[in-house]
Amino acid sequence: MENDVVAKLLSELGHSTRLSVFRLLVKAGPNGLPVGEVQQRLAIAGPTLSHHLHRLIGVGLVRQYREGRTLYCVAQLDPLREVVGFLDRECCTLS
Amino acid sequence: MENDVVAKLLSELGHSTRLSVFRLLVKAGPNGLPVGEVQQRLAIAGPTLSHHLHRLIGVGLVRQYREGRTLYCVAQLDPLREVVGFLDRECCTLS
DNA sequence: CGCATGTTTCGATAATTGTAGAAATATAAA
DNA sequence: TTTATATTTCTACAATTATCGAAACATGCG
Repeated sequence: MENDVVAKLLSELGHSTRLSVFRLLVKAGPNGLPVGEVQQRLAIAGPTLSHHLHRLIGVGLVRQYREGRTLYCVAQLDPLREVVGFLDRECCTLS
Repeated sequence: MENDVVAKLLSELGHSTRLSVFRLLVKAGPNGLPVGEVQQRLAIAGPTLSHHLHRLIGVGLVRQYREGRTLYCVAQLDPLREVVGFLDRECCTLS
């Protein structure tokens, strides 16, 4: 794993609103949640949520799918699993 | 663990220079490295490194001790271990 | 079509962050 | 005590980020 890639993912997840969004989506399971429901549950303004969602999407932590007018968001675990594994291996034991 | 505490640590580690510094210190082991050596190895300007070191210190990821004129930096693993454990438990399996 | 709902883009603003030169501080050595 | 070395603080500036109202876009319904 590239240092910069790891840093980038950590910085995207390292924002309290984005971390809350991601955790909510993890809890929501494989179907995810509509944007509007995330917005309501976390009490964030629409444009603000949209901004954060796109940053999470940008590093592959979230995917979206549409059903009618409703856009669902689903947490993607693989990128975070890789980073957590990396940190565990490289940063959790002093050499 | 508080959401905000986790987010804060992730954001501090989520910067490529700081991540490099931390990884270097992890590799350096329990004695750590002098600030000057970190600076040289990563080719960073003094004030810039000092800034980043203090941010790492601020979230408990680094500690320093002095020996004569030389200030050593040592990686502190516990906070990261906690966060990695948290992420592993809360964010690596869809409910 | 015209309207309602869900979400995004635009645009502006405030706040935070990263960077590094110059000057200051700390410690030790000559 | 002068000088050298190690590091930080001060300061300023550029860049990025977070926020959200208003307007626009997307989709489906009557």
